[in-house]
Formats: sequence, C-alpha cells, structure tokens
Amino acid sequence: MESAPFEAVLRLATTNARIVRELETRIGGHHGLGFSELRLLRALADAPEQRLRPTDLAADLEITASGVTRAILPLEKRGIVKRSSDPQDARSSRVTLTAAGRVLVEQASATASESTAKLMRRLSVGQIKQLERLLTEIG
Amino acid sequence: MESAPFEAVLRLATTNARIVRELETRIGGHHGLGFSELRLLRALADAPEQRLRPTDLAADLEITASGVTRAILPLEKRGIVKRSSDPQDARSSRVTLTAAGRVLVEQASATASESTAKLMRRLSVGQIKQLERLLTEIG
DNA sequence: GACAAGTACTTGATCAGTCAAATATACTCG
DNA sequence: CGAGTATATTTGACTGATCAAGTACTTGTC
Repeated sequence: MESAPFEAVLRLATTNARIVRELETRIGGHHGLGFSELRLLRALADAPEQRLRPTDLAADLEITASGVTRAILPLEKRGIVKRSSDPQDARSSRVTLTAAGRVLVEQASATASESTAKLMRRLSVGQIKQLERLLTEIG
Repeated sequence: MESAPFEAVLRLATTNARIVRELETRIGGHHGLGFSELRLLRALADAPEQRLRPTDLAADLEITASGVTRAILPLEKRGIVKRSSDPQDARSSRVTLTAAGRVLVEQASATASESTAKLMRRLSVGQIKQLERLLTEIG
C-alpha cells in the first residue's frame, strides 16, 4: 500500500527539517536571525515597494496572522522592520523594512546562499531549478 | 543577487508548511494524530522489526533526542507505541508499535495518501517521483 | 445611514520542538 | 581494573507557532 505522493511528502518534511536546522545555526551565528525571520524579511524585500500588510505576509509565509503578529514584534524592537498605518484600511497596517533591515537581509541572504549552495552541492544547478519548479507547481 | 539554491530552499519551506498544515487538519480530524506523530509512527512501521531506539528515531525524523522523548509520551499513554528496555544497552530503549498502533498507522496513512494525492493533483506520478528523487539526492 | 456580516489584527492558553544541563551507562586505553 | 571520555536519554526553561476568542474596523443591503 505505497503511495508515491505521500512518500514524497514525508521526504519533503525531513529534507526541509534538515536544511532549516542547518541554516538556522549558520544564519543565527552570523546575524542573530532565525530562518523564519529571514523568510519574513525576504518576503518584505521581494514585495513591491518592500511593504506588505500582515495578512499578506501570513499568506506568503504560510503561517497564521497570529504568527505574523508575534514574529514582527522582536524585529520591530530591533529596528529591522517598521509598521505604519494603512491609509486604505484602519484595521490593518503596513510592514516595511528599515534601512538597517535592508542591509541585514542583504547580508543574511548572502550567508544563507553560501550555506545552501554547500548543502546542495550534490545537485546541479539544473536539478535545483527543477526542484524549485516542481515545488512551485504543486500549488 | 539571486541564488538558485536559496530560492529553492525558501520555496521548499513554504510548500512544506502548506502541505503539513493541510494534512494536519485532515489526519487530525480523522485519527486524532498530528502530522509529526504520523511521521514518527511511519518511521517505526518502516523499520526492521518495527522497532527503533529513540536516537535512531531522532535521526530518521531530523529532530532532537529531546523531541523524541516528548513526542513518544502521549503516544505511549494512548497505547499506540510501547517502550521496552534495550538488552544491548541499558542507557537506551526500544520503541515499538503496538497492535493498535499498527492499525492506526495503516488507517492514517490511507487518509494521508488520499489527501496528498489531491494536494498534488497538478503533478504527474512521474513528476512526484522525480521530486522525491531530488529531495533524497540532496543529502 | 444603520445593522448584519465579514475581515484584520491581537491576546491568552497551549503545543511541539529547541538547547543546555543532569544522569546513567558504555567504551577505551594505560 | 579504573579513569576519563563518549553516548543515550531525560528534564527545565524557553521559542515559535497554533487555535479560539475578543476588539476594531469595513462592506453590503435594505
């Protein structure tokens, strides 16, 4: 009773866990940033005008709105992101990278890229692209 | 400053999060089991003699030994797994599926397979196999 | 324009997992 | 054999996330 899709999901989970754990120590050591924090900063950096509402961050990161609230707090205290009110909707707000945040995300991404390249040294660039394509294709 | 490997890792994380969250509700709803619990039970089910030491479980699942200790407790209380002492090493123990556990993992896997197939409906069987191969290849 | 329903976010309680330290046992080598 | 080191597990304190409930605002309908 083997199911190719479910086997793939199990593999996805372990590979993800291994890579995240590895990057966590490398990024954390260099920049005092967790993997999920870097993920959040990258989402901001990649957004048009480097600005997103918490809800959109939640959707991008596949976490809950509640998780976003809690993730943002320490980043805001450290002056890495900033919140401003959303002129279109008073319930919401807009989260932006500060100048310091832009520098940090740049540096941390560089470290992460380097480490990732090492972790994936067994795959060719083509295979990595293929992997990314397949993951994106899922949904 | 784009890095194919790191982009792929970011994608890996979000896709993983989405799938895990989805399966969590489906498996949880039907069998009262979390995704990571099912992962643990599957590791046992797939082990020779359906028996593993906590350390080996930790390695298989890519979590810490500490995490295994805590994951096993509720499963043991529910009679899904059982611990016995390791005759080779008094520091360690052996974790096995109970009869009830074997039934449960079978049923939950069926549910999970079904849900996963739906989640991955946009990929062909060949693409899913390819995805799994690439993930395995990484490390 | 008021009221119902929906959406955006926050908060309290909880959970799964981490790390560091403690404990217990095993292994190695002089 | 015994000392020192290494390994297996557990525990306490903590972190990052969840869910459910609450607040605040917006939207759609009559």
